[in-house]
Amino acid sequence: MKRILLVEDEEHLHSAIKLNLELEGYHVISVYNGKNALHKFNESRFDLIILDVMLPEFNGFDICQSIRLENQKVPIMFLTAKSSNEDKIKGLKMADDYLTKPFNLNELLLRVKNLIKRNIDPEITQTTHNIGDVVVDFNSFELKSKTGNQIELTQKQIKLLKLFVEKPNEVISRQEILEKIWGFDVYPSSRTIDNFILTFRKIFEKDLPPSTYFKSIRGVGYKYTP
Amino acid sequence: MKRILLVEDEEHLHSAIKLNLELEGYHVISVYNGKNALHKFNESRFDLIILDVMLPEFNGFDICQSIRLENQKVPIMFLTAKSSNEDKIKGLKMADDYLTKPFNLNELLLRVKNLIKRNIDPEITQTTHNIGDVVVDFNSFELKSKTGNQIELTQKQIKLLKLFVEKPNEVISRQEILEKIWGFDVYPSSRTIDNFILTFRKIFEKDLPPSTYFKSIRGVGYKYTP
DNA sequence: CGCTATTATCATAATTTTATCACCAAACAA
DNA sequence: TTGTTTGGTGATAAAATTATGATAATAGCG
Repeated sequence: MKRILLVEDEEHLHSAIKLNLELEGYHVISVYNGKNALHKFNESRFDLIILDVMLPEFNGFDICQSIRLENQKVPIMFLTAKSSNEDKIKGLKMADDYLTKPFNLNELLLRVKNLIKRNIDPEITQTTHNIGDVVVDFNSFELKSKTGNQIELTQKQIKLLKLFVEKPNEVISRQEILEKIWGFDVYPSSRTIDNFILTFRKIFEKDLPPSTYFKSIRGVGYKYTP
Repeated sequence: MKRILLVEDEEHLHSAIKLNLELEGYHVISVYNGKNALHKFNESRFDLIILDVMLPEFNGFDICQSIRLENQKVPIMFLTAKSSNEDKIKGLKMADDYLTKPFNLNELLLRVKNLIKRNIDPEITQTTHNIGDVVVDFNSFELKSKTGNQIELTQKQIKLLKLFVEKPNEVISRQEILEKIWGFDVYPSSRTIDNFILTFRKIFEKDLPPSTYFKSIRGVGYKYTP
């Protein structure tokens, strides 16, 4: 049975969607805010995630990004009240489908069906990235340098690195880092981030001028410049 | 070796079934949609066809009908998410067996065995893999070392080992291990996995530095490095 | 040019996760 | 039935990660 994670805070709509999906034979796991969405996502596997963009506290895009750091494949569908083109494009970039409220329930069901079916192709994603002459392999959590050196990264290191690599030349705030890597509830002190950056610099900027790849933006966060 | 055509579009399920069937000594030919199923069927002979009813494009019933036009004998087993009585009747009419998801993997294996009426195939295929100087034979569940020692592995051990061997240098999460080896519903405690790894290490890393082949990735899972 | 707020760096503590072992229970075999 | 094997659990030790706090360095600002 296909498992769908439904993240929608509006009760009426939520129950309507849920009912319809269940009638189609899906197993629906209900969640009403972003925080719980991430919890559920981490503890279980899903065939599809339906995500309302306008959620209390954290918006759907953030949730989506956080999910994508761990899993590139699971199909995600956005629901939204707004239909601004900007949002639509942003949404479609991150997700696999996008529906604007109010929508026809049959359309939703059809799209769900398609999305779940589409997930069949076991595509091989590009899982490496070069920083200087170091190759980062996000699959094996390994770094390989030209000199043959090989280092293993930890889970948090890999996640953080992925976050930067996915948004080159873009300032990522400390707040965002904490939310995306550490989750939306329990943060460590902001000093912790420094330590991670420190590690990255030691690895990637060994014989280079400081802050070549990881530039600190005072009062905001960091920026990765390939 | 008995040949099974597996037509299932959901990747997770597909690989789980495939792994288990292969460990039982079957040769599994993978197909993810109806079109390719028919192609494969036409160009080769099979001892069993496992067919998901809900496929993209053409549904399982259609495929089945098409196959039956050519071959009345080959056993066909349906997998389905829906369990409506109507479908069940329709399915059982056309096929030789019918399983409703989620099902127990052991049940699947048993039914497959019955359908094929397997007379143990004496033909030993080249399904071995070397780890250090130990030869793993996935067919006979046996390990042979240079020194002539010979150990038998259990089913779970072989399954897990195969999972690792199939994805070398890739971090496999505990979650994934549990799903693939223990099934999708009933998990044992996470400590159980440790024990299996422990066994592997005792066998394969006897006179080597620890974690040579089986490396733990803290907070995630394990990685096999040949 | 000092003052302040922020970041860099390091050592160390705290926490979480894994390794290992002993033992139990269910399945299996005799 | 009884003994044996396999797989699973829980306790504790060990290890690794990551968080913290202290201090030094630096940037920005008036």
